[in-house]
Amino acid sequence: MEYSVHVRMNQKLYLRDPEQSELGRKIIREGILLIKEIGFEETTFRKLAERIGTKEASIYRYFENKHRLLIYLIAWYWQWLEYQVVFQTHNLTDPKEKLERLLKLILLLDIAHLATDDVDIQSLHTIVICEASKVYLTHHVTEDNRQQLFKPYKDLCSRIAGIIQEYSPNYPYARSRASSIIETAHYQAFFMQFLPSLTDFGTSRNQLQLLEFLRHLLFTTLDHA
Amino acid sequence: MEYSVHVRMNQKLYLRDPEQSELGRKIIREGILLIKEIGFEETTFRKLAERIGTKEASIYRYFENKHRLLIYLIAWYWQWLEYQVVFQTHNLTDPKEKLERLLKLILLLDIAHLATDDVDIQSLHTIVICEASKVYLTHHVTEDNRQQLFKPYKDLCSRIAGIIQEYSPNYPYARSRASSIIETAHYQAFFMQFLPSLTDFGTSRNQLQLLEFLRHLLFTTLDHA
DNA sequence: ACAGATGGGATAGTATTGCTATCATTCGTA
DNA sequence: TACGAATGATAGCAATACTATCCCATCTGT
Repeated sequence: MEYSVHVRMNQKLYLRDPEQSELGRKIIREGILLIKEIGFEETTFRKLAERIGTKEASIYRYFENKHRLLIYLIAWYWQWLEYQVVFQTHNLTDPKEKLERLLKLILLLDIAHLATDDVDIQSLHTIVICEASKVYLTHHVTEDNRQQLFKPYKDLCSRIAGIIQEYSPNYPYARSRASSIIETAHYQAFFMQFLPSLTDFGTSRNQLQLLEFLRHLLFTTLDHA
Repeated sequence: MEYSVHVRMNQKLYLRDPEQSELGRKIIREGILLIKEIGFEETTFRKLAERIGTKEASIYRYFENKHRLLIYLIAWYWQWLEYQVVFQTHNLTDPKEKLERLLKLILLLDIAHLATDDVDIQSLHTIVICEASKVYLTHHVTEDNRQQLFKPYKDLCSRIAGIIQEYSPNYPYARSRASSIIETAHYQAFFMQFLPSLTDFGTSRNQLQLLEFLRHLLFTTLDHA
């Protein structure tokens, strides 16, 4: 059965809602592909406009600047992921099972069946791994945070922290553990691909070793609170 | 007793060795302060030159571009840190003690007594927390890696992995554990300061809670290999 | 004391980026 | 058919990220 999720985004993330027009959707769709292909720093609205067959100025009508576009894409991903977590765990009673499911979701394993209208989730996941931290590693974090731009990430982490609490009520670092498990998953995936000597995983796409590492990491810490 | 460490840098990290001239040392010293104050993206060689009282073109004689300057600074930090790890653990026999010492070093705790000629270590540590990942999160990681630009980081991680192996010979993920502990320490420190709801630590500079978290994380995983 | 190398100041200039403004055109809906 | 919203087309500007050139001071070895 195929179904697609509509993610409703915070209005501060854009100037004009990109989901409401063909051009907007193209900006998202092609933006993801362009950033994936040439990287965020090399991406410019000029290049994106050419690729789409529109003008720079038109893109500026949707997003203040390319940093805001990145924030939008990453926020979209977190919202999508949180939805998946909720959906895929809500009928599970065993918190351990929930955490197992969660780890696979974070690594985007076994999701071939998940459809989303416009967005290429695999590509977006790649972007999240390579670019997501740039979203908050800026000198205006505090201001962006005040505007709630990171709310989707925080919501996801709270959700995960909740499951952690459920599994191990005495563990005192549920929130740090939640943010850590996501971040660890992502840069270990990055290292595995680009700086493999910083990991214990073959260069091959063996995500299962990474999964095993994360599983051990998560459960040993929670089982000995 | 005060002593200062001279860190010998890989020649590929610069065009002209900044340690060999007054201007070069100023670039490093003031570069650290400028990046700390206004952030890496807002930093330009123009601004740095004005601050130093020199010309943009003169700085370009030392570093190809500001990204290379950042790589240099971060690499310097990793080399300095590895030296400290070696120095502060070489006379310890208990691997557990070594790991304890290591955690404190990573968080830059209890190092008031450490002198370094030119470099403001506290400021550099701040930069490492806020900017270090930008060094490898680029589209030219692979090329930079080929040029050995990340060697200091890799060396440090190997060193740490060695201690981990010593402490827990059966743990199968020493290298991933080494890179993880550093990265986790840093972005948890970042979150603590800027996005505290992603952590379990008060906004206050309570590095000790973070230390406690990392300690638990590290030892429970290694004690149950 | 002199030739040559080296480091750095001064000035200029170029391509690209990031962003804004204006006006015309298209197109769906009232 | 007239409206308003969305987009296209074009222009322009300030800042950034370099590169090039030339000159001058200093230091070095003979």
